[in-house]
Amino acid sequence: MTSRLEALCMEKGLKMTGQRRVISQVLSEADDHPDVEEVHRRAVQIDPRISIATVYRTMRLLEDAQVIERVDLGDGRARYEEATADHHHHLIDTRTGRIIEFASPELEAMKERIAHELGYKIVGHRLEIYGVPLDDAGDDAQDEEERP
Amino acid sequence: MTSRLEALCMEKGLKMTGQRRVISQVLSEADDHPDVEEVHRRAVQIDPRISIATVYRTMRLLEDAQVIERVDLGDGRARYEEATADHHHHLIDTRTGRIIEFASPELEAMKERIAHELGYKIVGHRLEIYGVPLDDAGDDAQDEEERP
DNA sequence: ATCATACTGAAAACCGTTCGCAATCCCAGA
DNA sequence: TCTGGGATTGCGAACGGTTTTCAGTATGAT
Ligand SMILES: [Mn+2]
Ligand SMILES: [Mn+2]
Ligand SMILES: [Zn+2]
Ligand SMILES: [Zn+2]
Repeated sequence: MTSRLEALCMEKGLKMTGQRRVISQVLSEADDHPDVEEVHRRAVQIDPRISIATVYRTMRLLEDAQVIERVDLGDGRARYEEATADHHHHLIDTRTGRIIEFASPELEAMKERIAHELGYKIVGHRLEIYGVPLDDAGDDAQDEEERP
Repeated sequence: MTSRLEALCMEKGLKMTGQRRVISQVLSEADDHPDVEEVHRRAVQIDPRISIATVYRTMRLLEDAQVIERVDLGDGRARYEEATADHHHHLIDTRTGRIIEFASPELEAMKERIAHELGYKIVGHRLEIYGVPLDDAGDDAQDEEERP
């Protein structure tokens, strides 16, 4: 079964190897923001003969082909998600690591206006918010159990 | 002559060694966003017996003491600036690497509102804009000379 | 089916950063 | 001022994520 990303890759004229097919499948099925090791872990479950080096190479290939997008969430490694038509940003729950996606046309417009006022045209931008749930925002301990 | 940052360090009760004094001076005099190697380069000019490891250690110390702030501008390394009362963000000129600082209370408020609507209290955030000057925004070649 | 070419796996290199350790320094107290 | 001992330093090794090298393999145009 040819995955969404695999189809995209073929459209772009990329040579389709077995490992690229598997990685495309993994990324098509992912609904989170896996890092390279995680993609490798999932890929190996489908076909054990995929090396981490190939995953790194393929991620870059797909990124350059605009099929996936690199996401920098502040931990040391690169995370990825399928490239979508609609631009969004991430709110990271620092307690759980949960990632919430959001989009804000007003915010985008404001950012555009700011750059323009400074005499610049935007070619890229990055925005992440780190937060804790409002409910238990009072206790700001760094390591604590959930209440029983 | 005791630098601004050196005074701050003493207030915080940090042991003041020769190399910490030099690094504090370098950072006090900097009006840009140097990375660790750059700080080391400048420090060595004042006192050649400062190792890069000590610069790394001292940057972390000063960061933990809230005397300086780490800035992530997207290139692989950590950059630093003196901690100031007024929060700001950076617009990076992708042509020249020039960094323009800006602040926007409206933008901050909007970001706060977004997080709140998602049920979160912000504990940190990151925003950088990458752009090119409006003047020569038309030609988007990656490597080109200034016009003569 | 053939063949040039692009791709792969494994290991080494890379790059920014941190760590382990023995030597040295700083400074509170005498 | 002199000291003792914990903190700090320099050096090199280790680290973690990523890229590269290279010899062998697979791909897809012919
Ligand atoms: Mn996302
Ligand atoms: Mn700044
Ligand atoms: Zn945006
Ligand atoms: Zn802000």
